[in-house]
Amino acid sequence: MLHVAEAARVSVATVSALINGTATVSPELSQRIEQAIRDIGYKRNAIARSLKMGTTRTIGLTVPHITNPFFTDVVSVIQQAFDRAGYAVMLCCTDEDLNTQDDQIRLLLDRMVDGLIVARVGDGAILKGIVDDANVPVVLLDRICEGVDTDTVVLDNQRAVFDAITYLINLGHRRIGYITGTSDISPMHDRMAGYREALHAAGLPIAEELIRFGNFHEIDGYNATMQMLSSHDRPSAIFSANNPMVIGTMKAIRDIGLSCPEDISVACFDDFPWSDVFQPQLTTVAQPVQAIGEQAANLLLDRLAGNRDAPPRKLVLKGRLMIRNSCRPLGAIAQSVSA
Amino acid sequence: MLHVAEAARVSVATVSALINGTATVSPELSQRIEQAIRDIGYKRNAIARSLKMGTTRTIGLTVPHITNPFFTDVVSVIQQAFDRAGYAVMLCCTDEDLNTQDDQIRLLLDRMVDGLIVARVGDGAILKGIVDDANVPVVLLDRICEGVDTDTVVLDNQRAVFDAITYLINLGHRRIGYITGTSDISPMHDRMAGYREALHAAGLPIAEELIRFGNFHEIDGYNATMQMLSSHDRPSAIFSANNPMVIGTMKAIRDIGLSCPEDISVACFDDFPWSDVFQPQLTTVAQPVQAIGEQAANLLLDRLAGNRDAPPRKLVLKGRLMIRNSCRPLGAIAQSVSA
DNA sequence: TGACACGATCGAAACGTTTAGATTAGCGTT
DNA sequence: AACGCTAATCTAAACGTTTCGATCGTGTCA
Repeated sequence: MLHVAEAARVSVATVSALINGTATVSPELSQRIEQAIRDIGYKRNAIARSLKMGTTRTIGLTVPHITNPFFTDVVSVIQQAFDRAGYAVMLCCTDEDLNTQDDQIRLLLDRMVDGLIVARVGDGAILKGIVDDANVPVVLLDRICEGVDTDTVVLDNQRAVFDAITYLINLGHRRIGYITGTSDISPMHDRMAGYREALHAAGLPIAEELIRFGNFHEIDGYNATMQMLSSHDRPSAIFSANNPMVIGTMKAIRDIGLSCPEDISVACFDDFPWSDVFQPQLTTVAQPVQAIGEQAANLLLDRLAGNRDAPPRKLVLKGRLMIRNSCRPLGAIAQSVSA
Repeated sequence: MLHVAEAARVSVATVSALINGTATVSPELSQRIEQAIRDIGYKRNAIARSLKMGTTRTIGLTVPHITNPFFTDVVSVIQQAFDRAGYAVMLCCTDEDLNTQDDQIRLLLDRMVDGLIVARVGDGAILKGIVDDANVPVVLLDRICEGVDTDTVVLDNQRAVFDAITYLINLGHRRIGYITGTSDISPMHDRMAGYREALHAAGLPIAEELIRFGNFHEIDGYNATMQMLSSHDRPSAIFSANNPMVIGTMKAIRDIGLSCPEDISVACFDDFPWSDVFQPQLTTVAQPVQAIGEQAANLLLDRLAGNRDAPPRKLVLKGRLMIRNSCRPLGAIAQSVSA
């Protein structure tokens, strides 16, 4: 900018005024300055600007795994929303690891992001500490966090799983396996509650051996399914609480020589784009990813626009059961259907 | 930092020296300073640091679509690599649009990213201009760019598709439909060349009505497939040059009442995680996403480490044909196989 | 004891902006 | 002709770091 000012024989203040339109500058000077900008190929240094202005027009976004299609979609939506608003997005993947998340958030905060959208991981205590002394707005995504009182957008996980399990029960299933991630994050906790609630509502017993905990990955779903299917009294249906783990479930079913839905019914949380082109077409709980991403972005953009003091807002969205052909009717129901 | 210095009754220079370890500071002062840092909860302002140091330890990454599983995986790998190296990643999606890409890259450059990894879009001329006057290292990913002489990592697309089409030919297919994106980007151009080369090598005619251009999206694959399958002399196999479009192909096959592989064989570019758990299990050309991402990251990290003057490096990786069950043998071959 | 080297610490400039406040010129009023 | 007002422009400080060179004790050696 100094060079531009010199070349145009004006002060840097005038150049700044012209670029930002913060003051009127005469036509002659405007022209001289614009010419100089072109000649020199000047580009404003956003870092210096950020330092002075105290805003970076950049937000931080952390998700556990970008390869999980749910997060892929949400990231995509959020990225687009902030792009439209002229913000850049710094993306971090925490790999479901508490320390990594810690580091990542500090990294983002160091870089003076204007705001943060976090799909948190693990225990909320550390996050609480970070959020409290970061003086930037934070939006929690997908996972609520006890004690952290800030804008949040989540799904009604319990209800969604309740609906899915009830659907299976109505098909005649009585022994329904349930594969979940560690329940230290709210979705897993709430989904499990939905499972228990549905069984309870139908007057069915809860068989603890049919509940398996994994670590969100394909291999965990695989192992859990293998164990369940090897037992003497195997379930007739399996519900997987996330998407990567259901892949493991399908592979286990295949490897053990069974088939879906003939031998075992399968449903899972999170829809994906291929659900209805390949066989079996998985019955899933679809999250409104578009809405989730947009709402999260809107909440943060609203704070960034200056609405700092409004009380924390909690948005709870509804999932949708996508019924396809991976679950088959059992027993009497099956007969009446096929009759 | 000023406050810390005052609280510890030292100069800011000493605080800086301690934090960065750039000079020895006595035990007493160290202790006083550390105490002050804790008391105040001081965090170094990376923006001010960047301004002074001329480096942001942030890189920019642009991809056409993050929801395309190929890019999802590559982004994930790159993100991890830079995370390990202490860099942040700013992610932009260009949506296969030239102007968007233009804006995004300027946005990133404005923010003084230390380097750029670009899976470019459209015509290379504008990109060339941007890259030339950005004085940061740029790595081109997935798509080469005529006239832009910089580090690049791409697939041997022509060879990969040649192998896939040759495989179909060996199965007995003679009329093989080909659905591609616009050929202004190198992968589409090269993959098409592989298609033509394979037919030519087998002495087969090239039927131009079997080559359809789309715009990379599912709907394009759907429309192209519909057109081909409605013709009086429909192909016995279809190859789709990217992943989203093959979904369209599968949907079209379903909607028109045919089935794969019984009525029509399908193969495509880009593998995805579910390929081998659902039916039909798609035969695909798998890109070595891990290697692609790591190599791109390494090329850029090497430049960032100071190796600025080395001549541009071009890495060409090999694809791998993943043969599954979505393509069936035809005619005499089928009979000899079933015999 | 004086000169000197060395280690620890500090002062101040610099990075490239923005902006409050000062200055200047031009012009209409009285 | 002196005055005040407005519009245009400029000067200089500030944002929070890093770092060069200066300063100041302290201990060593001749």
